[in-house]
Amino acid sequence: MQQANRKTYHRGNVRDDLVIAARDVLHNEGLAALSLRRVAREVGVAPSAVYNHFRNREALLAAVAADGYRQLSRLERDSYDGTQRSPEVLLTLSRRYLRFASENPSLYRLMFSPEVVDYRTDPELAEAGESSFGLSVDWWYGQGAYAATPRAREHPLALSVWAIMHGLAMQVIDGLVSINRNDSAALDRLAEQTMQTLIQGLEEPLSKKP
Amino acid sequence: MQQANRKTYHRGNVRDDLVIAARDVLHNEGLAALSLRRVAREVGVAPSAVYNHFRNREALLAAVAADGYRQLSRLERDSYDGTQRSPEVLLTLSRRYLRFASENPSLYRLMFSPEVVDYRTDPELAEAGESSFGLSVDWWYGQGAYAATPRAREHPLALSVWAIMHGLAMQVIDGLVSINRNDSAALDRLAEQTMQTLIQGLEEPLSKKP
DNA sequence: GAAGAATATGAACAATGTTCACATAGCGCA
DNA sequence: TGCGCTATGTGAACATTGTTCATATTCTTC
Repeated sequence: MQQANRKTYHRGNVRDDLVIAARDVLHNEGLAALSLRRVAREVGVAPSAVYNHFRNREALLAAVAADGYRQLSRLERDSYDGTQRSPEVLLTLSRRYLRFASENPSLYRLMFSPEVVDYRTDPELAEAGESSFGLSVDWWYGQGAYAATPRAREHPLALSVWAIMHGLAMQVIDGLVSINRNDSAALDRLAEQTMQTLIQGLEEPLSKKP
Repeated sequence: MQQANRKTYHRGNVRDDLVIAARDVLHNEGLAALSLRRVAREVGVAPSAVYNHFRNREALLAAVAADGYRQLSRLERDSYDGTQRSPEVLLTLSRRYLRFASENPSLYRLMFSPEVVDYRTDPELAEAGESSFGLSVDWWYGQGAYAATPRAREHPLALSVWAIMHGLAMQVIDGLVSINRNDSAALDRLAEQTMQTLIQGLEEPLSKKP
C-alpha cells in the first residue's frame, strides 16, 4: 500500500515513508523482521536508496525510536500541566505510561535497547529521549526544573518513579504478569496499584501482613 | 586460547565451551558481535558443529541467558536465608542485584530481551528464570511460597520490588545515571537509596519538600 | 572388531548490510 | 530556455550471517 504514488523517479517523501514503514513492520512483526531491505521493499524503493536518508540501518531504527519518545513525551505533557504537584498526577501518568508500553511493545523495547539504537551517536534520539525523561523531575521540582538543571533527573525520587514504571512495563510486555494486554481496565488498575505502592511505601503493609 | 586441546576430532566438552565463549564475546564486545559463526571460530570448531549441541543461534543465546539467571538466583539465595523478613534483607538484595547488572551489562540485557531469547520456547531458560524471580515473593510470603503458588509472583508488593530494581539497573546500565559503573560503593549507595525510597514511600518526602 | 550413535567437517544457499559506479530528476542561474 | 549542480534514485557486487546437507571421523557397546 505504501508504493502508491510511484509515478516519478524522485518522489520527495521517502524518508518519512521509510520511518512509517519501519514502524509498521516493527509493530506487526517485531524487531527480528525489521531489516533495512524489508523496509525498502515495503516502501517500493531500492535498498541502496535508504542510504540517501539514513547513515545506516541503526540510524533508521533510531529515527523510529525517536518518534516513540516524542509520542511518549506528548502523552506525558498531556497528563501533567506542570502546576499541580499531587499524587493523582502520578497515578494518571502511570496509567498512560503503561498503556503506551502495552500498546507498542516492540517499539517500547526498541526505545530501551541501547545495543540497537545508541543515544551517544544520534543527536535526534538523544534530544527526544531527554524530553521524555524530564517529566517526573519536573513533577518533583516544579515546572521547567528539568530543562534548567539536567542533573536533577538523578534525584532519587524522580529516579524511583521512572524506575518502577519502567520495570512494571517490562513485566507486562514480557508476559511476566498474567494480564491481558488488551484489557485496559486491568492495566489501569495494575498501574495505579504499583504506583500506589511506591507512594505509600512498604513499611505499613509489611508490619501488618503475617 | 579456547582451541587448546584440539587434539581429537571429538573433544567432549564442546557444548560448555560454546556457552563460555559466547559469554565472553558477549561480555567483551556486546550482543552485536555475538554471532554463531564467531563463537564457533572462538572455540575452534566448524559453524555446523554448533547444531549438534543447540537447535539454532537463539538456543545458544538462551543457554547463556539461563546461565545468567542461575548466577543471579545463587546471588539472591546467598542474600536471604528465607527466614528473616526484614527491610535489611531487601537492602542487601538490592545492592547485590545492582552490582550483578553493572558488572554484566550485556548479559543482563540479554536476559531481559525476549525478542532475542524466548522463554516460551526454551524450557531450560524458563526454569532458570522462574527460580530467580521467586525470591522477592518468598521474602514476602515466607520461604518456599513461590514454588508453592506460582501466581504469588504477581503480588503487587513483590512485583514492585522487582520492578524498581530492574528499572534502576536499566538506568545504570544504559548510562542514564551519571555514575561510574566500577565505583561499587556508589552503586551500593544508589541501590540502598532507591530501595529505601520504596520502603518509606513518597508521601512523607512529598509533604516536606517545597 | 564390527555396528550404530554421536559428533565433526566443508560446501552450498538465501538473506542481510553496505558500497560503488552510474542514471535520472529537480533547481538555480546564465 | 538551456545548462550544470546537487539530490535522489538504480542495479550489481561483496563479505558476512544463519542454516542445511551429504559425508567423514570417533566413541560406545556388544
